[in-house]
Amino acid sequence: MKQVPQAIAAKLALAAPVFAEHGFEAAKIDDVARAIDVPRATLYYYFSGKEDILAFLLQAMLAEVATQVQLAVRTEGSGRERLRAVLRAQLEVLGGNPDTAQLLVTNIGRAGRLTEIAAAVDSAFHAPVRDTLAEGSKDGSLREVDVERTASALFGAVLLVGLREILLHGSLSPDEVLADVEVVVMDGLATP
Amino acid sequence: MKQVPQAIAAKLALAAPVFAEHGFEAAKIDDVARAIDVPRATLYYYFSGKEDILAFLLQAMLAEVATQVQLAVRTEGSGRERLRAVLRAQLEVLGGNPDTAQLLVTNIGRAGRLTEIAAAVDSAFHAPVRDTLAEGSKDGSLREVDVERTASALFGAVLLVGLREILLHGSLSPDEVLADVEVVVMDGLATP
DNA sequence: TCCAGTTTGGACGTCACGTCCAAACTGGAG
DNA sequence: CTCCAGTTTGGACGTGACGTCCAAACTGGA
Repeated sequence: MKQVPQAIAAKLALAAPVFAEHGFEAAKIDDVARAIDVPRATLYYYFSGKEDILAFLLQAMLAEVATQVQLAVRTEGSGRERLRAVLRAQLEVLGGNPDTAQLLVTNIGRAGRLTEIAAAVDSAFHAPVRDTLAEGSKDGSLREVDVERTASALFGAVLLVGLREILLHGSLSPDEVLADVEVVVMDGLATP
Repeated sequence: MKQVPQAIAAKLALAAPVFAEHGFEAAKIDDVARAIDVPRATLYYYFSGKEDILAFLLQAMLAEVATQVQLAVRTEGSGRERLRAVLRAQLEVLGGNPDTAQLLVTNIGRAGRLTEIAAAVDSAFHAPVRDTLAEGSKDGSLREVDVERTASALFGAVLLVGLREILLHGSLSPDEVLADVEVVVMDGLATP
């Protein structure tokens, strides 16, 4: 697949609202072309179709997640503090692209082979989280847990709470949401 | 929409693997018809199309979730114990229909309007969880929390861990998974 | 026996898709 | 400046799945 020019890549972010409007399948590729002001033929020059565009958006968002999570992981502090920063990073990215986030979550099956997507999410989010969990367990700030499943649980918790906010309010306040998620996954729901 | 006969409803469960095989959009409605041995015309007599079939599968699974969760909520015990039972119920349903679960999660945007789906999930899972959280908070077995967001976080955690198991192993052992999820959401990751 | 509802195969028009092309444009190498 | 490879664009086109329609057969209860 050819390298997508910056000019087009930037405009593609505007495609998310179009898809979101009446659902991904309802949006004809012609609508997208018109909406972002790029001729249909040009889109087909770079993408093999609608799903390929979705895959591109997913890849872009995952890249952003990866970057932000990397930054969070490199923060000073205990494992627990850095884990918190990672969750916050994930919420920031979701909150920064609510339309795209909703589009991707609700159409994830069309953005590529599921196992490949899972692998990409793993390297962007799960892997750093696993590392952080392990480090937190070493420095005594976090419990020893099954890092694989725990990473998935954290991802799911943050993702669905974030999605709920987007659905309800169209936007997302990372700090507000994080506060509530933290109570659950850090302190635990059980009374001491 | 007409009432779908039991004979057809039962066979529709066999449609999930067909959809899953090469993705939902790759499966032609003809393939489904042949696979479950119901003529195409008959399918169109009951459903307006592929997406409508997906919506039916979703509704069926949500009904099962609702039932199992109801049972769990009516268990004897503290709020905390019943919350645990609710999470287990959710995992049981996922584990009992791995193909359908994966199909629905990855194509949720095509199973109907997102707000309506959200409402259905809310009444099947979130609402009982909210109630249980409130009761647990009263009986002292659970912390006081934002029940709305917490319910979403729990749903997300259980769903994504469950999905991960299905992707990795094709099946799901509720008790195993629950054990790890419980450490996170009940005890919390932070060391006391 | 009758009828309303169901079941089925087959034929059909429609529409978006993705392909293809030819012409215009771009920008860097020589 | 000239050339050329790569890019951009509009338009035309064939394809295929969709969903509709129909007419005939079947079902089961009134």
